[in-house]
Parts: sequence; C-alpha cells; structure tokens
Amino acid sequence: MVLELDPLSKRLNTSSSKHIGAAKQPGVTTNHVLDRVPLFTILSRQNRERVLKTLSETRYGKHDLIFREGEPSEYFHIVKEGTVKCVKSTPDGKECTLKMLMPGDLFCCDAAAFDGARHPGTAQPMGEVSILRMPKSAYFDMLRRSPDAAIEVIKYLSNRLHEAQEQNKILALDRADQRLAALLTDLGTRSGIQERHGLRLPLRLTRQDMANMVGATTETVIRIMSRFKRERLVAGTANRLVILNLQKLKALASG
Amino acid sequence: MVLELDPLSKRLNTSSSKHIGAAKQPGVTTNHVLDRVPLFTILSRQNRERVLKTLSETRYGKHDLIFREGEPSEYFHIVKEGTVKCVKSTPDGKECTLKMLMPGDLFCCDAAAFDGARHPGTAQPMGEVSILRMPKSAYFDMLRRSPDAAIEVIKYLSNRLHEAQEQNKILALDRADQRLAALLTDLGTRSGIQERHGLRLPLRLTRQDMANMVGATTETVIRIMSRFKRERLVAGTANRLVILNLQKLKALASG
DNA sequence: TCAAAAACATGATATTAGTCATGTTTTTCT
DNA sequence: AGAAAAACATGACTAATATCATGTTTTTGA
Repeated sequence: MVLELDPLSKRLNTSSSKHIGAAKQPGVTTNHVLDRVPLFTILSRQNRERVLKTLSETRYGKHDLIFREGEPSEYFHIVKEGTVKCVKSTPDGKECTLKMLMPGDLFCCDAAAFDGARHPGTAQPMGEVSILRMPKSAYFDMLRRSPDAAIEVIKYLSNRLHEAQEQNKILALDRADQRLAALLTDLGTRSGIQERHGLRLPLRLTRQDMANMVGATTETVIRIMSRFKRERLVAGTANRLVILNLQKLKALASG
Repeated sequence: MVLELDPLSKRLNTSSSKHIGAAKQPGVTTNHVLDRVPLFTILSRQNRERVLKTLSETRYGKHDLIFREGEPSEYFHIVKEGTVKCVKSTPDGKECTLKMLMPGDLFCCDAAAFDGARHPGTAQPMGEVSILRMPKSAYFDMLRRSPDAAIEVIKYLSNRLHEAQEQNKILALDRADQRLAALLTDLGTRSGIQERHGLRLPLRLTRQDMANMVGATTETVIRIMSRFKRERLVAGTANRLVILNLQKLKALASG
C-alpha cells in the first residue's frame, strides 16, 4: 500500500533491451563505449570476449525507472549514454539525490556483490539514456578471473566513497548558498562545455533537481539562484544553464 | 603556515611499533584478531602466512594522530583494539566526523589503492588503540594473489559507501534531533552493551563529539540531549552514556 | 588531592532556511 | 498553435538552529 501512494510506481517501463554480445557486427558498436570504461580496457582479450557475451544494452526514457529503491539487485550496470540520477526517498515524499551518473560510471558494482541485496536507491534517467548490464554471476566471475578488474572496482568505489564523504562534510558544515555553489562548481568542472558566454551544463537541471542535491527546498534554491543571477555568477534556467563565473562560485563554496 | 595554526599539529606521536610477523610465538597474539577480520579469514594458509610477515602493530594514545588529512598514504590499516575517528576539518577550525572505526574495520583500503594519494581525513584515536598496518605494496600483492580478498574489500567499501549515502540523506533531510537520534540508535545497535538500566555505549563520547557527527553545534546537541534526558530516552554524560529507550529513539530518527 | 581544563548547561538574540500563498513565465504535449 | 503542466519567482511569516554570553559541574593531570 505504500507503493500505491508512490507517484513513481505508476510509471511504466517502456525500455527496449538487446543482447549486444550477439550483435551482427560483434564489437563494433560496443567497443567504442567499452574502451572508455577503465574496468574493461584492462581485461585480457579472452576475458573481454567473455564479458561481452554477457552484456546487454537497454534504453530508457525520461519517465522510466531503471530500478527502484528496495528492489533486489540482479545486475551490474554501466552508463553508456546520458545521465542517470540516484535517489533516496522518505515515506512523506521528500527526496535526496545522491549522485549523477555519467557515461562510464558503474552502478550496482556494490549492491550486486551481496546475495539478495536490495537497491539502496532508485535509478532514474535524466533524459534518454542507454545502460549496459551484466548478470551478477558474470560480474563475480569477471572479478575472480581478473584481479585487475577487481582492483579497478576497488578504485571506483574508493572514489565514490570519497565523493560521498566530501558531500557529507559540505552538508554538515556549509550554508545553502555554499552548498549550491559547490554543486555548480563540481558539475561545471566535471561536465561543463565551454561556450562564448560561459560554461554550459550539458544537462537539463531544474531548481528542484538542484534542491534535491544540496539538501534544501526548491524555494531556497530559486532565491539563491536569483541572487547568483543578479551577481552575474550564472545565467539561464533548467534547459540551458550557464556558469558565468566559476572562480567566484568556487571561492564562495570554500567559505 | 597553515600547519602552524593547526592545534592538532602540536601533538607528538608517542606510538610504539613492532613487527608482529616476527613475534616469538608466531600467530598466537595475532590470529585471534585476524580471525575476526573477514578479509583474512578467507585467505589460503599460504597467503595468510605471507600477509602476516608484512603486518606490523602500533599502539596510539588519545592525544596521538595516526595520520593527518592531506598526508600521503603509505599503508593499509586495520583497527585491532579501540575506536578511531575519521575527521575532516575546515580552515576555520570546524570539524566533521565521518566515521567511528571499530575493531575489524579497514581503513585506507581505498586511498592506499592510488599512487601518491593523500589521506582525505585525519585518523584520531578515541582512547588507547592498537592498529595493524601493511605497506601499500603488500596490500596490492594480496589483492592480486587472492580474488577473494579483493571481493572482501569490494564488499567492505560497498558497505562504507552505503553508510555514507545514508548519512547524506539524513544530513540533507532530517532535523538535528532526528539526526542525533539516528546516531544514538546506530551506535547503540552496533556497539552498545546491555546493562541493567539500559544499553551502555562502550566509548567516551562528548556532546562535542556527537555534534561533529551530526552536523550541529555543541550547544544544539547539549539542548537536545537535555530534552532526551527529560524524556528518559538517554542518561549520563561522556564517560558513561546509556540509552534507556532505543525504540523511541529509533522512531524519532525515522520521522 | 586539588587546581586547571574540559564538559555540560541555559538564556537571550540573530541568522538561516522552511512553509504557505500567489502570480508569472517557460516548456511540454497533442 | 494552443492548452495544460511544469518551472520559476517573490512576499510574508514561522520554525529551526547558530551565536554569544555566562555559570555550574565533572574530569584530568601534575
């Protein structure tokens, strides 16, 4: 009955899936992506072929969910195209966005490692996305065959842990405007595209999205963004968000 | 010059160290501890002997630091006895405690995995502690020889990441009293000792310590603890902190 | 053991951010 | 293109928490 109340649960998954290891031109479409994922580039030719056979690709639209918090985890995932947000919710409808996953990002490299583990959050596309996935058993098999792959996963998880701890510090110690400045700085640096007038974020991002990422209400984020706009630090709204002064934002973020 | 201002930097490390692999009665003292660390119990006899040779044990007192934020990471560590807190600080002296590490906890299983990586936080004993450590190269060697060890580390890091993400959600969405209730619930469940009058925390924990863990000021935590005391949810102060009503604290924590 | 330091406590006040209400602008979908 | 929905915006008010001040109690260490 909790699910009945959940607005997300009405969504239908309209995704389409195919086994890419069985593609007619083996490796052509796929290798381009795999070559950008350190985890796969370090595999031996033999192991890479083996892994390819177990990978499948699925596309999701904006209104699909890849999986929901609390569901059992059966696959190891990799973002191929697009952006996926990882969200935790409370029973009363508040949301907290933990991470924006970009192409090359692994997910469920963790939950997948436990038998019967439940997803700690919901994975939701920010638009059209393409996801590669591998059954849990094949993932374990890969880790056992290739110590280098396991070490790559350790490195990836370490980075994620450091990120989460840094975010912890920010949430614990900084004001809302500093947290927002830190978010914009991070997104700008990580994925911003340099344009004539500033650094554009290649991602639709509403004030609400930002609020869920910095632990504030939508109104608070709107007010702060209005201020940032007046101070010529940013410009635009969700569909076209541009950072005009990364330096000042960075300075504000670090106190 | 930043270090000059850091009150922590005046502390001397008065620790004593010894190679436990070279102990006169090999394995006697050590195996008791190692048997509680999943990472070691899954090793083959041969690998375990090899690992033992590279481990050394160091004791630290309350006023020592095991390592400081920003220092290069050269070892993989395991808590043998006592509690270690993992802290991040801001230039203006504010602190955020990320994690209390208990016996069996691994640390720098992450930072150690990168060449020349810096410690993302400071490791500070909460009293007398005993730490096992292994040089980075031996740690890598272990991971390469034993896929099971690597998988154990992946599992450990996954748990740490989930904890950090849960804490993220709590910091982003909950009030100070709920955050404190969540902390007490967690510590009580994880390490509390059942006594006649309630669940005692086997750990000196000041209001200040708690404040650093829940992202609040000391005064705020004192006020909330005073209220919890009036409501008979907790009793005592730092040296002897007792949880009287775990259920109500748990209920408060989850809204 | 006893003085100093640290921890605990509480009040007054200021700041920050949330809540609720209302209206405008932009985007989406058919 | 045009209606509906979503996003953006701002004001008034309230709630939560920080800050500063001051005093008491407990713990620590020589």
